[in-house]
Amino acid sequence: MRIGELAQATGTKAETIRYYERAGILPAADRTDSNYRDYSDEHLATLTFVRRARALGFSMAQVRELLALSDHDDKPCENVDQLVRQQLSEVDSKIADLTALREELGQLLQSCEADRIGDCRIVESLSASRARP
Amino acid sequence: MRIGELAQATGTKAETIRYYERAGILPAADRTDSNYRDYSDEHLATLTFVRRARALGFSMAQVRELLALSDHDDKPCENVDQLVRQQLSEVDSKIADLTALREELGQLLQSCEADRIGDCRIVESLSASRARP
DNA sequence: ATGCACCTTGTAGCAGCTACAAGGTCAAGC
DNA sequence: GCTTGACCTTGTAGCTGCTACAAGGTGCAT
Ligand SMILES: [Zn+2]
Ligand SMILES: [Zn+2]
Ligand SMILES: [Zn+2]
Ligand SMILES: [Zn+2]
Repeated sequence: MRIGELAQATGTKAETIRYYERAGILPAADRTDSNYRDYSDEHLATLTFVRRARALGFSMAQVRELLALSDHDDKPCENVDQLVRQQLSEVDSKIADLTALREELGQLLQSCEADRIGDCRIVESLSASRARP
Repeated sequence: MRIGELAQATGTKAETIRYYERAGILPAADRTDSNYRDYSDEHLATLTFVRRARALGFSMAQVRELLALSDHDDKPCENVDQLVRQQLSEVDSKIADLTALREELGQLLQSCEADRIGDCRIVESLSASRARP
């Protein structure tokens, strides 16, 4: 299949696919006589894997690791599980950060009882550190 | 004060401060005879504002808006509040996304009962779409 | 023959820094 | 007086994960 079909099949832009090749995430495809990339079903499977892993928040580096691991059917899957656990804990900590942020933003919003910027507690709170009366 | 002191005082790297100047976030400082940047207390206040806003997740563009707004004491603070509300809702939607991710990763983790990668459901689930028996 | 959709490469851009390199300045210590 | 070292200056390039061109080649229908 050509790059456009693969793109369609995986919901990826052709430019992104070429980028993955450059980045060493997706192996280079064969070429037709007219130098078009010619992808196999295996490429399709790999790209699907990549997209799914990316959608789950794995970094390119992690995806590379996952791909390398998934090539070794006979090895223990401990390392795979480990990567997933790691990603899970990163997501957890991002959620925690954002939740704290959310809290602060909420308090900011509530703090405004003024009508003009000169009296606005929001602006005040942004300028100074959070010490408030 | 020189850039190093300002950096220290605000927990910002000197290189970042220069970047903010280039990016039009922080006004250019005066220069000493030897061409060193010489910052005022107002710069300190502005940079504090900027860092706080950035820490709250506002983009550079939003910070620029906030700075512009905070310059106009007499204008209504509605626009400030609006920016905060917008940021709050962006944070909310990121939290929602990450929570969904977290859920999927958790299920992935639970799905593994194998010892070797060839049988690992995690690898399987990453490859195919989520249709599972 | 002409149009059009597709493909190719290469390059540059986005955010928000960070990390050099190559050099100038200033105070302290000997 | 001179060196050492901490600071400062500019400029440029790198990071992540794409995305968007531009300039040209190919394949097929009309
Ligand atoms: Zn208000
Ligand atoms: Zn207000
Ligand atoms: Zn396992
Ligand atoms: Zn497993």
